Amino acid sequence: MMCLSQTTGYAIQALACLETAGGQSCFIRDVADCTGMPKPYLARIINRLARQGIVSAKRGYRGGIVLNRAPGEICLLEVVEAVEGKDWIGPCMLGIKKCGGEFVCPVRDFWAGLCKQIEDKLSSTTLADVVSAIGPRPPHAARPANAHRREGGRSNCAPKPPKTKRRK
Amino acid sequence: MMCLSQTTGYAIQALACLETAGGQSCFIRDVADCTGMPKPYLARIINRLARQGIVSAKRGYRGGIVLNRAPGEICLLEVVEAVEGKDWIGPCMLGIKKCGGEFVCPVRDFWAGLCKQIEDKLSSTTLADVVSAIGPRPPHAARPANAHRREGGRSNCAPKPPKTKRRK
DNA sequence: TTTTTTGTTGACCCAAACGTCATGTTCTCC
DNA sequence: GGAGAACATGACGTTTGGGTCAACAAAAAA
Repeated sequence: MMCLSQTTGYAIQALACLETAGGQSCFIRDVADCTGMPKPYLARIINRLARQGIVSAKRGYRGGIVLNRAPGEICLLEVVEAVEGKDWIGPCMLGIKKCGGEFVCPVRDFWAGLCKQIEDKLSSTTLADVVSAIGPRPPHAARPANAHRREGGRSNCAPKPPKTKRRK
Repeated sequence: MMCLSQTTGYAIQALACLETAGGQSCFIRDVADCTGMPKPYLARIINRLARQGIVSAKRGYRGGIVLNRAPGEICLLEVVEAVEGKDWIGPCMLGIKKCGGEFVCPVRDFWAGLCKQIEDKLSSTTLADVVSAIGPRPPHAARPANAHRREGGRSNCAPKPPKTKRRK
């Protein structure tokens, strides 16, 4: 299949889910529930994004994942490269390894043009665009920064409140 | 890697190799030698092309592979589809499976435009273009149709003469 | 008819992508 | 400090693309 891997798709969806939380920290568990991806696998993907500095992960009680920058400052190109590696776009569209050496395929220039377009597009598209492309979503209100427990109007991806035994 | 599979690359190179034989039948062995691909694997790929009616294979002594049509009549799109299947181009560039349903990625229209371009290009590019793109090649003369044994100026991919003990 | 030469096909092997599980590590709260 | 809560990670399982091998089937020569 000529497209990016499902893993990249997971990464982008997860980041979009983080964004709908409005800058608040989310749990991997909740992102997985919200998007339907397998949680253990998602954890590994998030981990890759954390190593590349796209998100920050905090362990422990009330830990979670946060976007490191504003959604409008994170372009899809860096997400793709974080997940797929630097050379994620094939040098020859037709899958010919020696293309450019002893063999030159007839669509080489055509492909080079497309690659340019694709990279430009991914550079100019940010996470903010991802969320706005989704369009009107199920009711979701960004939480104020200090709200650690809230009852309604949460993001799909917002963390469930920790099970604190409140003493009365 | 965002490109077609290596198997498709093999198929195209093999067909190009067949074309340089000038409509003559070639052995899988010779195509493999000429292009450097693994022979048993090439045999399977050729077999797929034969089932799709792109080439004809003949078994037995002085058998071999022939293009079913003129190289200018075989477009790359049908080769790609023969090898990769009908849905070789991903519906979502970003690898998001549910894109188009509950989720819509921000490059969906962009990708649709690219797909159109790619399909048009592959429809209008033929095997003849593949060979002419390779450019000036090592000395190669097409053999007349009745020449079953020849000594020099053969195609890289032309069959070696069968080991007949010629009686003098 | 037998032999030789070719393509065909089922079985198997390997590595990478995708996915799961259990355990370890580092947090915060009590 | 102890107990949970959360992410991190090594080990493992599954699927698929790429590749190999050997037995087989067909076709022509001898």
